[in-house]
Amino acid sequence: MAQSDTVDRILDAAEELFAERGFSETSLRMITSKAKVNLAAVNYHFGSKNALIHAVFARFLTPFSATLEDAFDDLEAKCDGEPPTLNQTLWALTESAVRMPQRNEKGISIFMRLLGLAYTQSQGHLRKFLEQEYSQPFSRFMRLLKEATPQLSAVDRYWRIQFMLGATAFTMSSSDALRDILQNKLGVETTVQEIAARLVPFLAAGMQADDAMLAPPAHKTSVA
Amino acid sequence: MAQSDTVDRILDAAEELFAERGFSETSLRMITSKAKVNLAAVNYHFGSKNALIHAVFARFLTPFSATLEDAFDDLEAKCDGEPPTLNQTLWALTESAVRMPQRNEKGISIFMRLLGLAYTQSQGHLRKFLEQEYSQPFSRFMRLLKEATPQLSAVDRYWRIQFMLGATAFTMSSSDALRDILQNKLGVETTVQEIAARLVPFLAAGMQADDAMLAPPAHKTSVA
DNA sequence: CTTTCGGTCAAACGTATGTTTAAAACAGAC
DNA sequence: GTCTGTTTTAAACATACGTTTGACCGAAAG
Repeated sequence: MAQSDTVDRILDAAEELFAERGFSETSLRMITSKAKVNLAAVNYHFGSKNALIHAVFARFLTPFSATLEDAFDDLEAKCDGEPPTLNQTLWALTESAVRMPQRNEKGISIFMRLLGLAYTQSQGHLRKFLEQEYSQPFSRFMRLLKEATPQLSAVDRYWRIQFMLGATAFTMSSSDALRDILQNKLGVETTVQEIAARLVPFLAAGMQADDAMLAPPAHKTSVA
Repeated sequence: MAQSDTVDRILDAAEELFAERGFSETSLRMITSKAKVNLAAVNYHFGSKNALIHAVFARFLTPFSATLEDAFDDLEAKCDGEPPTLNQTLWALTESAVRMPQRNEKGISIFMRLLGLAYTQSQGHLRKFLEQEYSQPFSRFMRLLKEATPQLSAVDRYWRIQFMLGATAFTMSSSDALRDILQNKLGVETTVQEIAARLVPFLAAGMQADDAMLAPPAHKTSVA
């Protein structure tokens, strides 16, 4: 709300509207009227709506992936050869996210919601863009996860990573709504940091679940 | 693809298209042309696009919630006063889902994907519809979860349920793609049942994660 | 002062959407 | 065969969308 540059005003408005309504459900006219700029400004400055979506992601994902690489560097340096633990790896990720300089108090939850939407809304162009631009920190994270869970078979690890991804993306993509529900039902206020603090141990425990629990309860022979 | 009744053909086409493209991104013209039906048929038989979305959900959610209630009845009868365990409750749910008579082999994953979309795409009308129509089995499931995890605070339980929901909806909703990736990377075939068999222990472990893990690793003062 | 050029603006373009209309086709009852 | 109510059809409707256009503005450069 501070700078009056057209490009930033568009990005701010688009970011917020995308986060609360999704991409297809947000029109350029909503964005430009919220940003108080002319409709044509989006196509003039960005070229197309899809390019605007990419720009919204790039604006926070580029500094974030740099921060994340630094955090991984620190972590690996600290561990000095030993692979970092699962908890350390997950915390490096969430702390990098939380530490990001935010334009406003909603910064983090918008950030998270957008990431969730990126996975969820099947926008082919977005997925391709993200894969091309940010493959490096992603594969590094995957490698750390692998080294932190050597006891898991490749298949087990694969699925459990998907479960983690799902719990995270899903929760974060509706974190605002979920916070509101909790506020109404139990009268509890929650910050994104607190959600993350609850999520990480859940993920870590699931990731390290004992294989003994893998069998379903007996019911093949007789069902009561 | 068997019955030639207009209503069912529309529902089949809509279900499939919604699952793979989302609601806003699927037009009535796509649906009617896939169903080989006149465009006006949707508004004639259902009244509106939103009502069609509701009908798609009702078609599998109504029998499913009946099956689920039966499974819960059996479970509670078997436990005879004692509250069912977390594992039993989760298995009752997944087995009810797997047992559902499906129109085709993709039935379950379409089912899951739609549920994920219902939560994710901010379609207010859908959320309201689902809450009104299927509140009973939902609250019963919640009650069972509560009784199976008495050690959790209400807030902890709330968030962990969201995490479970996310891991499930996300994984199942893209189970086709995930199965293909696994097939290409590791040469492993997987069924939806096997995914469920891996998911349930992950969820149970996360749900019962020790609160001692709740604190982030020490890093304020000195880092080990 | 004139030119130039990046930026803004109102207006229009073409297309796609959900919905409605009114006529036609159909099926069963009398 | 005729009538009656339901279903299907092609066409149109009104609206919204992303994008493009061409005139206009304001300041820096000549």
